[in-house]
Amino acid sequence: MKKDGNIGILVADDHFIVRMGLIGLVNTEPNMVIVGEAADGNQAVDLYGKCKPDLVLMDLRMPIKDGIEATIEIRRQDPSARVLMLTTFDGDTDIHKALQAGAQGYVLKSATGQELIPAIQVVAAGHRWIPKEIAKRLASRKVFEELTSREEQVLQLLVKGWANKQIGDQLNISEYTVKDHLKSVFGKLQVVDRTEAVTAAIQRGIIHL
Amino acid sequence: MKKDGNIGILVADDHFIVRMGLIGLVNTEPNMVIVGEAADGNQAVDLYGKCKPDLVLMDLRMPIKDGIEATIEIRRQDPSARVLMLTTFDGDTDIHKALQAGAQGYVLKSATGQELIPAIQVVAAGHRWIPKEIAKRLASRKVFEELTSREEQVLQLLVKGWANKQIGDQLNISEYTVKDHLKSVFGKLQVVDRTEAVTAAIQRGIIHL
DNA sequence: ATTCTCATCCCTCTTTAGAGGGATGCAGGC
DNA sequence: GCCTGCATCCCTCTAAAGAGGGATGAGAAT
Repeated sequence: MKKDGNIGILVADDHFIVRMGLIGLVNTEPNMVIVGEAADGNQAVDLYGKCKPDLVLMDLRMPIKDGIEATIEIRRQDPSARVLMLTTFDGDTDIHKALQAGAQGYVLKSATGQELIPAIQVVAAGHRWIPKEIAKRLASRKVFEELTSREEQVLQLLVKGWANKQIGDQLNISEYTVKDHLKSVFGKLQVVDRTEAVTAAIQRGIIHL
Repeated sequence: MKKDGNIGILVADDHFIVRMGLIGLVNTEPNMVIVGEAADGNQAVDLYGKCKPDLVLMDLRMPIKDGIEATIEIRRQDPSARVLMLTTFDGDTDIHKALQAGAQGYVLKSATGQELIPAIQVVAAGHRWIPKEIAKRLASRKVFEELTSREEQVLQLLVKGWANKQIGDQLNISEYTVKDHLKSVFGKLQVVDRTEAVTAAIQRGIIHL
């Protein structure tokens, strides 16, 4: 919190309209002030150093550098940095990664002002803020096991419609190994075949199109 | 245009923050005024009748009733209604459908104020507004042939990971027919197999997850 | 030291997918 | 009337996919 008692906020979102909305909302609050505006993750990291905000309102999906990476970099520079992640909610993987990256809060873009203002205040005060609906998903998340990096690589090529043989050639592993990875992917995503795996991976935010 | 010369605008978007942003933007313009706010397609149709706006700023994807359907209904009630469609741009199918539904303009949510204000003025004046980047896609769109309704139905079940036999049972057609439809789907989407078809269909906005 | 996970490779077997034919009926356009 | 597009069904054949085994080495955890 700044000396004047105001909460200085850095807004990072690639959509001009969303930045406008956030700025408009924040300006209705007497003790909050926008200290910077970033349109991508790189700008967010740069501006964080310059503006020294009390809180970053960070969009998860941004061009060049996404909210996760930007959060990791900002918190490497300033471990006390407070980040409130903002997203349209696409999958549970994103939420998990955001919190691991060091975000203290998570708010959906569908949130109203009545939900957003308290979230900002709570996170700026140094506490956590996770909406009940998201906390529930996070709790039930353990049933969806995490994919290994190799499995994710295979999945990434799978959504391109590549055959197991091609995927194997690309990763320098045999077709058998690709099949093995897919077997465990199907199990972890609880799907029956590659087609459903693509849908599931996109829905859960494991794969970004 | 209203007697006072102002452009009365109805904003329809399910995200509170986006509505805030649009309202904030419109309020910076002296001759524009917000006459209504809708959070879904049904509200948009209702409010259109009540507010009689000069222009509707309509989000394409909304719960309950999407922007396409809402546009069709509004223009059935008032064929002179002017709709400027707003979207995050997911695929070319959406653009095409929006224009067919009767929208006079199409703007991306990534647009800045400098792009949005002229778009509003031009559409409110009764002209069309299609950004160059979108016009280009529209022009090159002819290479992607449209799917028949049957092909879309098959695709819809395909993304669920269903086998051809299951899809056939569901639609009361034989597995052979399903394969036939898929053959033409692959050809139209220019993909080689069902896995890539799922990705392509989602990317082009043919399928909504 | 032993257990565990990950990544790797291999084999067999059954089912499915996809390509490439041919064929019918029906609706709409010219 | 004829042609074209759509939807339907059928057959064959080859190449994948996926299930279900077994096996090894590396590295981390206990």
